[in-house]
Amino acid sequence: MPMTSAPANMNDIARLAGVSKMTVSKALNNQPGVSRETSLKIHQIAKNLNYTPHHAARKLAGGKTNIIGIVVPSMNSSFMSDVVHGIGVVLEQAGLDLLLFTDHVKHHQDRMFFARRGLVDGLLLIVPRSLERYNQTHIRDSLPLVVIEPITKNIDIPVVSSENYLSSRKAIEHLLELGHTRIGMIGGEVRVKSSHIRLQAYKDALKVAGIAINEDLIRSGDFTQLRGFAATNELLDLEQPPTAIFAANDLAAFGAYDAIKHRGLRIPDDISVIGFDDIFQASQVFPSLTTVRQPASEMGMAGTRLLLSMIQGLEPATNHLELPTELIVRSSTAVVRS
Amino acid sequence: MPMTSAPANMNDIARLAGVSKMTVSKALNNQPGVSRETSLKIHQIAKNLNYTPHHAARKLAGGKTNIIGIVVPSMNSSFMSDVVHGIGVVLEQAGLDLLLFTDHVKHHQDRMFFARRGLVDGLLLIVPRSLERYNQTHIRDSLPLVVIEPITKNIDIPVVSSENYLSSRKAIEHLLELGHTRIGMIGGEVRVKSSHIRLQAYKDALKVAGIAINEDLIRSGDFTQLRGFAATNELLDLEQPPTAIFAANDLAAFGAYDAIKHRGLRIPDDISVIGFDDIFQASQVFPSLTTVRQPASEMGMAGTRLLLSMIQGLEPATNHLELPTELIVRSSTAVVRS
DNA sequence: AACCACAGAGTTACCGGTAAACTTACCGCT
DNA sequence: AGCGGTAAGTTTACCGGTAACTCTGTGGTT
Repeated sequence: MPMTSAPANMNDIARLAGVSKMTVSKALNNQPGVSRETSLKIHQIAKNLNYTPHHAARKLAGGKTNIIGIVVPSMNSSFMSDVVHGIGVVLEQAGLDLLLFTDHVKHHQDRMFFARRGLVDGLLLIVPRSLERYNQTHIRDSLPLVVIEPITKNIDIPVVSSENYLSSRKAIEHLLELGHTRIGMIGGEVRVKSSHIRLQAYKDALKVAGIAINEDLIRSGDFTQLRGFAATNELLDLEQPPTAIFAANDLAAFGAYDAIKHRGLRIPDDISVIGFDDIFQASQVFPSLTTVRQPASEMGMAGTRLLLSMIQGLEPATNHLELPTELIVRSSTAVVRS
Repeated sequence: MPMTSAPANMNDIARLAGVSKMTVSKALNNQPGVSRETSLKIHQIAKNLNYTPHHAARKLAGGKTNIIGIVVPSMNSSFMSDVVHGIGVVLEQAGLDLLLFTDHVKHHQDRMFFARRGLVDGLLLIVPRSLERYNQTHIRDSLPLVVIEPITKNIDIPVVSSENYLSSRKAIEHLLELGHTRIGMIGGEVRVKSSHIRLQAYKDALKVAGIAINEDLIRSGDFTQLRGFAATNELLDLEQPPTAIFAANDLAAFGAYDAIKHRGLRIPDDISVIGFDDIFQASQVFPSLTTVRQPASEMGMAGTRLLLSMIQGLEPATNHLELPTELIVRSSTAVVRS
């Protein structure tokens, strides 16, 4: 119990155990070549000394760090946190640790990326703002990479994404089955590819049902609640307002809630609302939101498995994994009124 | 442009520049002892080679990693992401990088902590679930630590927290000034200390105003929107329902919104609502929420500054820093009706 | 002319691990 | 006896940097 405290290292253990440093290394890593007796003694001493391996040294010596890094653009989306959860599950099974880098420190993106060299065995990029600085051979060669839900798709890095088109069709078809024919649409951010896919699905579904596209019913959005509120007000101000609204994401759907309720209208009695994402709050609001569930957690899991296999030196099985989505019917949609 | 690609290291640069490795090190770190001419050449070569320093090696050699780690329990709270934002601002100024560890992988907490050794220069713990495993001399000695907004307060680690009592009083007093006398309260989670503080402030404010405490108006909560919804319904079902509601957090206030709007009542015309936290969504909902702003971002900044000074070997100036909060009046509160 | 200061550079050693090759000693076989 | 095989350990070298010291030549002093 001295007051000084350089953390114990393998040499300290070796000295106390009366063996070489290498034997300690083997014992603590449960490698063959050490007798059970010696191994036990070493483990005991390590425990007494509060020994903790020095990851920098381990990595430098050519070992794995047993840490994989994930890069998220920011932390305020529920989608992100679900993805991360899925990653955690797989890593835990594999006995690896997780390091999370945020990308939101704008001005030092390059430095931030390069900081990662030597710290992690692989990197998982989640909805990266820009892939250009990763999509270079000298980077891809030095570190296994996997991308989850990229905005653009023309890249050489293995990708995990989710199905957007079919599920958007299903959402609209759900409304059609309930008898709705005037269906409003609140779009997503134009720069994001999935926004266009969801809008296209909306149009196609109506076309197939023999309903003419009414451009007045299509409002631009930007994935925010505020814009969802405004867009819904625009829709409700139409001479023939819609009886149902499909929002390109749940947050915009909440904005629709605000606008609808504010006019004293009821969901779903007067207007049905349907979202996209199934963020946690979707089941918490009143009335609970019918929405398309993106398999965020599963995407994290799949991406992690892919990355782990790459770390082990395997060629990625697929270059693009697209996971299915699912329509979750809750209480915000109902048969069109009379 | 060869197809092989071990990343370049200092030896490669040294060879090409015709100098020693040490000179390269000095040049790239802008240390004295290198002529401007040589330095320029080295920087140029490094750039051509896409050289990136190996953090593990740097740390191992006794340098700083210039990375500080932060530990968050989970990522789904907006409060967290604001704190992290503040941290990022300070680190960017200081030229440091950020590593974010999540704690939500339950079973490997110890391993996860120890993984940090050798990776970061210091650690910022944000609203940690449990501090016991950090609050040990052999850990504190090996790594500078700062805690932001702990649940319990009996620890030896420097703490940054925010003011709860006075601001809660102010929130209630705001309602009193608007003429409200029947004020409902939706509490926070009982295990969290600040919940009790906010409730106590509620009681004290009423007492000072000469209003008797009506236990019917005090509903337990758990910081969720769902419980906020239920609690509000309980309040509205009273014979004498409140004309204003103080929720211990913004999410619960949103639950109150749901319940109030569902009954066809209007905010703030019929009922005023006031929250706590000022999460991002608070300004996005309709009507925008009057709430007590926790200086989440500032807490992150202050904690980071404290940590940086500790990393530089200084004794922490304070052992407990409490930052002020602020009442943000928006559109969800109004003069009591007639 | 001898000496010193100093900038620019090189040398050496080491951080804390790991891989790979190398000793032993002991075993069972032919 | 001699041989190969194997389990238990040790030795050596190295990962990619940095700190601390040493060396060298130049120019200014006295």
